[in-house]
Amino acid sequence: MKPAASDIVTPGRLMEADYAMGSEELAPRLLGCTLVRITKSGARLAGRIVETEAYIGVKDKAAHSFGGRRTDRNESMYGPPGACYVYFTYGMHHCVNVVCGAVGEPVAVLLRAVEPIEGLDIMLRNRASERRQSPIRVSDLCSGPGKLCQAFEIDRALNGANLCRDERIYIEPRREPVSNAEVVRSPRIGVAYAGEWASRPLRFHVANSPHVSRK
DNA sequence: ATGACGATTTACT
DNA sequence: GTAAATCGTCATA
Repeated sequence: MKPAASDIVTPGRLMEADYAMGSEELAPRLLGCTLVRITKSGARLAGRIVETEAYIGVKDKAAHSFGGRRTDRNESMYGPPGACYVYFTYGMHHCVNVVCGAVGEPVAVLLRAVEPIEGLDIMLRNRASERRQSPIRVSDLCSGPGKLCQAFEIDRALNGANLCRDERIYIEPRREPVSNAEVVRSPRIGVAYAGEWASRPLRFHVANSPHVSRK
C-alpha cells in the first residue's frame, strides 16, 4: 500500500507484523511499550503502556464487533493490524484501541492506562477541569481509557489512523523488558452486560504499577 | 422519529 | 458504595 502524503515512516515504531496476531496475545505484549502522540501544536506526548484489554471479536459478547456487527462507528475494527479504533462513549469520553489479528477480522486491544513519560505539563493541562476539587495526581493522569485519551488529545479525528505510518500517533517497542511475572491477568472492566464473557480474564496490567485504572 | 444505552469519570454519602 | 453528567449510536417503529 502506498503511503499517503501525510504519512511518515519512523524507525523504532511497531510495524504491521507486530500487530498481526490475536488480541489475547497482543494485549500483554503491548505492556511496557511506549504510546507516542504528536499533537496538533507539535508537542510530543509519551507514556508507558501499563494496562490493556483484549477484545476477541465476533464471538465476544463484550466486543463492539460481537456477532459481526459492522457500522460506521466500529468500521475501523475491520481495518488492518495497526489501525486505531477510537470511539466515543457515555456522551463525554473517548477510548482508543489497537486493531490486530488478520485483515478484516474485527479484533482489537483497548489501551486502558499508561504511565506518563513525556509532556506531563501538557497532559495536566488537558486533564484540567472546572469541577475538579483536589489537584490531580500524576498517577491519575492516564489511569483509565477515557483519561488517557483526554491527556493524549485522542479523539475521533484519529479513528482509523495507522500506527505503522501515521505522523500523529504510534507505538514504540519496549525500552525495558516486562517479564511474565510482572503481568497480571484479571476480568475486564465495565462489561458486566456480557454474560460469561464478562468474567473471562482478558485484562492485563503491570504488577504494582500506580498508574493503572483500579488501585 | 424516538428511546435506551453505554469497553467512563467524578463527586458525594 | 451510589449517582450524576451527557450525547452519539443503534435498534425499533
